[in-house]
Amino acid sequence: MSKKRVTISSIAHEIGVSNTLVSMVLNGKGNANSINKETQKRVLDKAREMNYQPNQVARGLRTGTTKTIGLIVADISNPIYSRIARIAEDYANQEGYSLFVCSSDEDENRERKLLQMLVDRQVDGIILASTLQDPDTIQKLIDQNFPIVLFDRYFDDLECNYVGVDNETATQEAIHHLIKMGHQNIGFLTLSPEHISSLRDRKKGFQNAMENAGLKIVPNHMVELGFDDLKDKNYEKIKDFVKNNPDMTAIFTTNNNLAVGCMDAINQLGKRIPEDISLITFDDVELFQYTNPPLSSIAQPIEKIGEIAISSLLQQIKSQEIRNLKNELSAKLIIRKS
Amino acid sequence: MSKKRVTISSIAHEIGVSNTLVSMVLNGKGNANSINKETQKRVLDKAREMNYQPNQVARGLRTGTTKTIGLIVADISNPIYSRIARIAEDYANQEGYSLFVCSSDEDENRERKLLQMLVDRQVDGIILASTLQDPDTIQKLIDQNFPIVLFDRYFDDLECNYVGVDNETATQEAIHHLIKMGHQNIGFLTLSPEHISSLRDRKKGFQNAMENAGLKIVPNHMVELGFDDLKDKNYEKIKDFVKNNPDMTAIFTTNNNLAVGCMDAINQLGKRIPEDISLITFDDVELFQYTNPPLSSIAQPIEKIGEIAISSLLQQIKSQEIRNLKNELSAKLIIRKS
DNA sequence: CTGAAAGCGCTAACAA
DNA sequence: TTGTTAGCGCTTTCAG
Repeated sequence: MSKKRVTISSIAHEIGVSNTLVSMVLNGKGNANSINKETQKRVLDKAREMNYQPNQVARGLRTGTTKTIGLIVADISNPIYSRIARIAEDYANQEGYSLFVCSSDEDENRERKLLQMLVDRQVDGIILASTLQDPDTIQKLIDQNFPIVLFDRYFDDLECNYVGVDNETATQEAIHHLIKMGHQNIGFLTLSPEHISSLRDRKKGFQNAMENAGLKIVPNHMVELGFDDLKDKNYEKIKDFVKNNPDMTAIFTTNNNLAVGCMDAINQLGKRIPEDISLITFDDVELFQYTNPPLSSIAQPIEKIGEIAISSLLQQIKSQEIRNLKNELSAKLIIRKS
Repeated sequence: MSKKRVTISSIAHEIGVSNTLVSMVLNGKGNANSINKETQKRVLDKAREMNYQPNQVARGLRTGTTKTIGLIVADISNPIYSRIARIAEDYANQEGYSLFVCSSDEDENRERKLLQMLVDRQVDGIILASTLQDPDTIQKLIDQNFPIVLFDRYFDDLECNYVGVDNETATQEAIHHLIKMGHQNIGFLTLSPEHISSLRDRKKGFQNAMENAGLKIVPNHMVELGFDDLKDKNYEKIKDFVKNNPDMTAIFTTNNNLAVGCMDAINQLGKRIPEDISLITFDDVELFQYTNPPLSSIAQPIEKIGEIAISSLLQQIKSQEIRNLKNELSAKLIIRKS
């Protein structure tokens, strides 16, 4: 940076007033501090002339508020999360906030580091889909009155704003639909860390639905993959799952990545959807309506979730008061051809 | 924030040394400044004990470097961009940098504001897929020696690092493939602002290929939609395009969003891909291999692009020297069933 | 080996 | 109506 940035004091210097005055005027507190209209105009004009742009870092240090927000998700390249990010960004921007976007990669340690990093960067608040087993780190932040809102995943004994979807009911509904269609041997494919609330609730939904229908769950039909098992688009384990359970006539997957893996595996095994195996998945991705066949799925109201997350965070930031609101929205079962 | 953060001076105070000393030790400059091993240990221990975490904002103000990077794309929820973001994030993190992620929404004014915002936030550098017509704003940054790297879209007379793909050749290849398959009436569906280099080059590729094959381009077969025309997944204009040109037997679209719109429109018109109309698109999205039929596409080496973008930026940041490197990678034509 | 002092750019009390 | 002063937390000369 060769050219020096213009600062408040360069303006003050130019027109021979104090930094304070310039600062006040520039922050619209001119009238409140009864500063001469004339002087105000001089300041404003000069600022424009010199193309003054406030240094947000300095301001942040002084005021303790940086107008930044941290967003932590498992993976920003997952469309579900990137859509949330976009919504959050738009809302945040409107209020002058910018977003640090972080991917935890479903790694507890990485998440903890990210959390710390964001705090060190003095973000004003954090939006978080946590992969943590023990929310101790989050608890500490809350104890310090740090604005934070969870989405997608909550913790049972954590008093923290949360927005998400009724995973249990939605899954139950989907399984119910499958049963109504005549399926009895329904596979359930999920991801492992059992402590992730959304995954846990989806599992409950599956179990409930089966139980309610008087159907026995065969253990082999429930499989939990580790997040790592999906790395590099390696779907071998899913293929084994499908191959080893030829009696399954339907599979429910708990997220979009699993659904893709499942489609791939089923295709590779030369089976057909839905003739041989039906497939319904949690999470809807735009392209699911164009797959072969179009995939039935449970769509979360992403826009709504993003909107509530950011607005409840902003509210916390402004009011300094933490509430314990659990926003549970309902998801929508979209039946297509799978 | 009820509990006060522990600062350097609280540590200094606790063990009765100066802030300077603490700062030096904590920054690993203890030995360089020949500070007593003993004292160093005391500082380190106390810092750990008090769980000291440096305030990055204060540091940023003092040093003028914030260890943050800005990423501006058209839309972070576009998988192409979110994948780039993820790569950039991973690399940046490794070096202690965090990412501000911004969507310009293909709006010039918004991009300019974003640029200014990032500068005000004192980011150390910017990665940018610009939607600007006139790169004046970028030029100014470069003049100030501000680290910046463009990707996906370059400007002819702007000395700036850039990484992207050979759009012209790649498109030419794709069109050539179509021609080889017997297509003569090939439609070309693109997005309007002509000044976006990638779009412009893809158009050139199309024109070249047609010309080389001695094929006449019928004007009606080339359509440019505004970015706004794709808002809300409204594909009416694409439908009209397809309907009004029944002689077209193939369509090339210049990005993934257009391809989706095209698939939708063709489906809605009751036509079949590829029997009635073939479809090839620039940009490959994971799910294109599962659509009906699997979509042929031109895949950019996203990982490579992200990697080069971030590493060349980091290099600029470190060396303070701007080069004018145009990294033109080659894209890969993936023929599937469309 | 260690510390004092200055200052990054800004804002908030408090004076005048 | 305006200015002085102090300080956010950190790093960096420079002086002991």
